[in-house]
Amino acid sequence: MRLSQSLIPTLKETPSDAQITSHRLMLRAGMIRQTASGIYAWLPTGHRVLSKIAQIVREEQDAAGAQEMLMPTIQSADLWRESGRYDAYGKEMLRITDRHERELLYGPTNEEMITVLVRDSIKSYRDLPQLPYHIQWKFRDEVRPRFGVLRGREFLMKDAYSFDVDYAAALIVYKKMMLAYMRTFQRLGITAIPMRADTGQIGGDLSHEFHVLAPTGESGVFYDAAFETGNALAETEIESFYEQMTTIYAATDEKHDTVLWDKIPDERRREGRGIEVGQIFYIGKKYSESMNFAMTGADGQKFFPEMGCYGIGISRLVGAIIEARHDDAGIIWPDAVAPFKAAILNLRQGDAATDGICETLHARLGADGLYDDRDERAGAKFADADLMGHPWQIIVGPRGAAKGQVELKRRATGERSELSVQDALAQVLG
RNA sequence: CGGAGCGUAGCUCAGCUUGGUAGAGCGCUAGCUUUGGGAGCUAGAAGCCGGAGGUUCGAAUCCUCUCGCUCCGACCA
Repeated sequence: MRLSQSLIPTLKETPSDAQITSHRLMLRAGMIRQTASGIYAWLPTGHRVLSKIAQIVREEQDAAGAQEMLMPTIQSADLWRESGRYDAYGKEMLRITDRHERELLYGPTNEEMITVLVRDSIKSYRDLPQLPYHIQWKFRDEVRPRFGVLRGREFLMKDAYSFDVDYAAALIVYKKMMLAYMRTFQRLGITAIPMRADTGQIGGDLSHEFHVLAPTGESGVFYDAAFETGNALAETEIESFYEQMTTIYAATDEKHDTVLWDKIPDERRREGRGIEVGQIFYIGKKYSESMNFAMTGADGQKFFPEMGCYGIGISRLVGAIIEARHDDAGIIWPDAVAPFKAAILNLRQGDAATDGICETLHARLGADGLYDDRDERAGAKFADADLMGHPWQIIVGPRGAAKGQVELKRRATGERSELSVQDALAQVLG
């Protein structure tokens, strides 16, 4: 993509309504624009990141055996009256009336809808287990939206729902999902820690929240340093993985247990802030019972399926990753989610040698390259590239161009090296 | 929902106390010079001062109402 023809409006100054780092950087890097309180438009680079995160989440969900589908954003109030949550949910739910005075709502979550869809679609306990998911926009009319996409009213979420014949089977899915989540966050280039959590509105009695460590996080977190090493992930046998994840201490301040905490050796105790990027719940029969999802089991007895639900805040992750990975100059994207692998910086626009090399690079990098072909000075290009946080910068200046050389800069480390065009491409693409 | 603020040019903001008809820096347009970390000079364009009422000879400025946004708290993927 050519920067001169892109809708990537970078800002030199910080818009006054952005207080926290990720929000400021997302606005300055031209990723998003606010269109109403807690509601954002995703401009091309922001949208690319969002899509890349969604794709990684999708791949890991699929690998865990979940099936992707898509439910609507608008739901009928009647659906929620069945579960009794229409009145219980309160003002956070955005209620809408259509032209026929029918009551609708913009879905804040999908337990009711999926329960009805599965209930009306499967015929026998032999059709269980089911594990559908979708990636869809949600709306929760937060009293106080803030922190940019970290607490918006409209947000993109992956939500999966499990239906099983009994508790044992439901628990296996719960464990699988925990593993899938840890793999997902690892692929996204961040450290997330599973912490025992309350179940809140959703209901049920077993739940973990996944927190990304960042100084600006909304929750206080306490954890054992063992989580920092990432060793647990090497363990892929599900039972021992789950055993490790749930025995090594980690809790948000709400669930903090000082007795257990005191048993951890001093040097392994870690206290910090976390951003919640996902949560998994075992919810049992709350919805299957309230929505009359009963089936006949192998023993001829009626039973209600055991459910679980599993969410990942995809739009929130964009902000969370930035909170965890930035410096004074801007964003430092993990390779896996960067909007572009590399920026091509033409330091002398209009110079035959630099133009030629840049065009070659641009052609070879394809969609992974952002060619800064603007008629700007070097300093402006460096500053914008650092701000946007591309993992690599290929700097093409007149001096090097004369020798057929370019400079390759790694954003995360600041390392630079002079290379031939081919070697630079090999490093970026390799 | 309680408390506190803010809406003036694309962005950051000054002007408001003490009413006299709109400013700066950056950005934008054109030209020249410059060219490896956000250049210099010259010339320009650009604002119904969030909206509606009111007071006044006269309102960005004072008063009332309203809409929007932000921050602190309670709540929360």
